[in-house]
Amino acid sequence: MKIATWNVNSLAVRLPQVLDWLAANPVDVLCLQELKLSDDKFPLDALTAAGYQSAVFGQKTYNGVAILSRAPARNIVRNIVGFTDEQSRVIAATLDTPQGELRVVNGYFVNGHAPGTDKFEYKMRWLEGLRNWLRDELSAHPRLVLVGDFNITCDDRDTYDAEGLRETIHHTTEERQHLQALLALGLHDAFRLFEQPEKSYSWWDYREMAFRRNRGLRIDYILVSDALKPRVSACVIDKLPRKNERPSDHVPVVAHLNLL
DNA sequence: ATGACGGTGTGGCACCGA
Repeated sequence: MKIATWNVNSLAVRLPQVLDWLAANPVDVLCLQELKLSDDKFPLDALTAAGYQSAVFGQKTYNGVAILSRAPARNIVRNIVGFTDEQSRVIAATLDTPQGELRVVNGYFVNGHAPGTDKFEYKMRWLEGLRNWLRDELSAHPRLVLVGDFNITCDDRDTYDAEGLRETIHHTTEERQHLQALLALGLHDAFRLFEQPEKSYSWWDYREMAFRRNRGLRIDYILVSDALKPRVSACVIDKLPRKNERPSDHVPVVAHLNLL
């Protein structure tokens, strides 16, 4: 089975691109972030017609996440249990696939603006809340994936300018320690389980021709639990949608799982 | 040093993202 994550930066604008991408890439699960629309505006019918069920946690203007899946979803949880949040950033669901259960946690991690700001403090508290909840989720669901827009570069390979951007947002030691603490719960970056091209990124600024110059960051991840790690056969970043007219600034990441 | 681009909501610009 194939699972993908994509920050679409407004599903209202990007729906045609999502439908085109699904037609060309018929994945079993697609996790979306930054829907930027309320639940009543979610394009349920178009995605149903494309063959996908939708578990949605929308929000007007900002944030918003959804899990699209061919298999039915149950035990849907919205936001982090034990962490009060005004913003719609997390949705989790158990999928009953033909190859058994899969717990999917989809997150739009806090941006954080800059170290020393209130937004950065919120990011740190949010990451701690996520970790505390995920510890329980992993105990209850050994076959778990945590995917989404993490808004953190894992290490210096994940940025176009490691020296120039050192200790700036998405590159700070504090953010990276939080990501390492998540991994220490028993999660693995599917992308790094395989040899990958150098300078592989999942996001490029809209400005300064950043995509053409490949000045990007890898901040969108698929993390798999210990139990799933030996079941991952590939993980790739699909840069093609960044060449579309009116593209999202992020592109999809896809992992192949050989479930039993 | 700053802003650059794009989306949203409001209203002719501000805020936010990464």
